[in-house]
Amino acid sequence: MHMEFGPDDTIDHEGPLTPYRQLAAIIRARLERGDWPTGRPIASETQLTQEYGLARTTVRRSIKLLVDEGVLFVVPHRGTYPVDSTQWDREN
Amino acid sequence: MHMEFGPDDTIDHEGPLTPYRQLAAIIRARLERGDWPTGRPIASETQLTQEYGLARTTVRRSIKLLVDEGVLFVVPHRGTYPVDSTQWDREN
DNA sequence: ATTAATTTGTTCGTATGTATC
DNA sequence: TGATACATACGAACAAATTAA
Repeated sequence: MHMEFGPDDTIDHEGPLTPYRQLAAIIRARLERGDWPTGRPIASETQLTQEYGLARTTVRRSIKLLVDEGVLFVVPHRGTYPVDSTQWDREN
Repeated sequence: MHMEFGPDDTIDHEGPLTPYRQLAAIIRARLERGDWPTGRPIASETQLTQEYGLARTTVRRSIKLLVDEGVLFVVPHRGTYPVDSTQWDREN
């Protein structure tokens, strides 16, 4: 029997990993899984808030982590988008 | 009837064993007894402090002992957790 | 042009637990 | 023992820009 190692789809509030890091791992996994195609926003902060039962402040911390990693970029009042590694031109 | 030989659940301040070693033995016993499942924090330092009538410093000394033994690991701002011997992957 | 809904930005306050002195 | 700092999480409120009806 082999258990897959990877982020679950629920947050463990008791575990050693902080919730915002867990969510970051989940988002990373969902990006790689192809849940959110390039050029389109990922789920909004509010949606993630509801989906994973977290405070928005916590969700934003996760997003900031991934932005700093270069995985996501945020467009104010528009949405949060996956960084397209194959697209190195972002003038517009 | 058989009485188990092992650490009591109270601290003997007069005996030959130092309190922090007694507490370490107690925690070891409680871990083996299954009081604190893997993935969940054991009692906080404050709780242990109150529960066994010890100073915070003493409790921390016990925990450090068990951390050095590889029995526990401490996650800053989250808690102290039992080491899961069956889980040798802790990158994420 | 107006309005309402959506989305990110910002800032409080409260709580818990550890780190350090 | 006590005091202070730090990291994290939750909740709530409001601002500001965007978008769609």
